[in-house]
Amino acid sequence: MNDELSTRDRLIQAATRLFRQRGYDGTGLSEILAEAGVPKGSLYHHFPDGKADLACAAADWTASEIIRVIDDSFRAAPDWRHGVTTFCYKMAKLFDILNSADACPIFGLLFEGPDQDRFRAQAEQSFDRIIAAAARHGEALGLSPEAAHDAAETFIIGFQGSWTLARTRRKSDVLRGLPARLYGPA
Amino acid sequence: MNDELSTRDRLIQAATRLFRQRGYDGTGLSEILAEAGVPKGSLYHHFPDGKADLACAAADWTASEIIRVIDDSFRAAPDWRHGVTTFCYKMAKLFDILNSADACPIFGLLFEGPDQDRFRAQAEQSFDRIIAAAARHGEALGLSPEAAHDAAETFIIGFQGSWTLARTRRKSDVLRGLPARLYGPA
DNA sequence: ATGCTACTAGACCAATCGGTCTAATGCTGG
DNA sequence: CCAGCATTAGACCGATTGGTCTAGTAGCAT
Repeated sequence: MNDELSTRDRLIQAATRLFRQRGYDGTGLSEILAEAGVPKGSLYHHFPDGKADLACAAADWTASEIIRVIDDSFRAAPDWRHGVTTFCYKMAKLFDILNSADACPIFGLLFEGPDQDRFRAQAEQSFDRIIAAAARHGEALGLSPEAAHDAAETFIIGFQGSWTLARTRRKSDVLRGLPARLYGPA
Repeated sequence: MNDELSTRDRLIQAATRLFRQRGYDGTGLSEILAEAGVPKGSLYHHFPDGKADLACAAADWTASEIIRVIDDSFRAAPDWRHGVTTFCYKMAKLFDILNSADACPIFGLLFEGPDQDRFRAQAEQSFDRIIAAAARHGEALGLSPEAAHDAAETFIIGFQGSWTLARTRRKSDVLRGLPARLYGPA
């Protein structure tokens, strides 16, 4: 499917997709290998610590993707609410493309796994990178640094909860309704 | 530890605790059995479909516990915000008792697992039961049915996101700060 | 006591798990 | 052409997985 990607990238993307669908422990190494079309030896060459290494790489890659969507959403936004709303709509579209059953791309793959603290630290870092990216746009739109950080944190919290509810109900509306929930009717 | 509990209840509670810590796929049947002090035969007697049955029972039990906390929190509350705030403080305390690493008691154990749709349906039902319980208190405090349902949904969404952030940071403050985040400074 | 049901007990199973290891195969600079 | 490194390839490993099955025990009704 993605012949031009490097072996390493094919592994990361296959792992990301499968972890999101079935979780860390629910995904077998053999599934990842099959989906990526890569033999076992290559995995341990690129990721010496095996599955755990791969999961951290996948989490990092995912965070970067999310930040890209955030930046896209705020590029032409006249104010905070517009940026946030665009982001919600983009993510709702993604939600519908994935079959509405996957975990939140942001945090779905970040927990679980035997090496608790490594994953927790990875999650914290990814979380903070995402919040910082959103806060930066808040500042650019005139908010004070503290207000921007707070707004970003509140929004990401709401987004995380909304994705969960959207998933149980299989309805992306919950995501699109988040701005109204947080900031009142448009 | 809990000698007076029935075999069935000991299984449910051991499973709840372990699923919350390590997730569904991350928890082995043998761990649950050891923690509950129950042989394998008993499990399949009480839960013919095995692990999946047990997980659904655990989810159901957890939802009931959460509703109990909600009812407690609103018992003496003069208004919505007070009830919600009490709930957040109670849950923050629980968060500190668990070693701040567990998944949200409400939704941590509801996803993942091979039988996707069964678990999803179970999650949806639990989610709605919890929201309905909160909404009932909103109505009792004078909100219209629609307003109460909406307030409850918004709050649970925020709570779910807050627990996730609290977990990555290992700081229960995030939970206690939720009312201010949603409704402004006290 | 007897027969019946509810439950406990754990040996046993095939399948799969994550991980290691050796051999072969490019690919590169000399 | 060859030496040497990076990478691929997959056979193989012990451990553990969820699940089945048979045997035994406890408690109750008759």
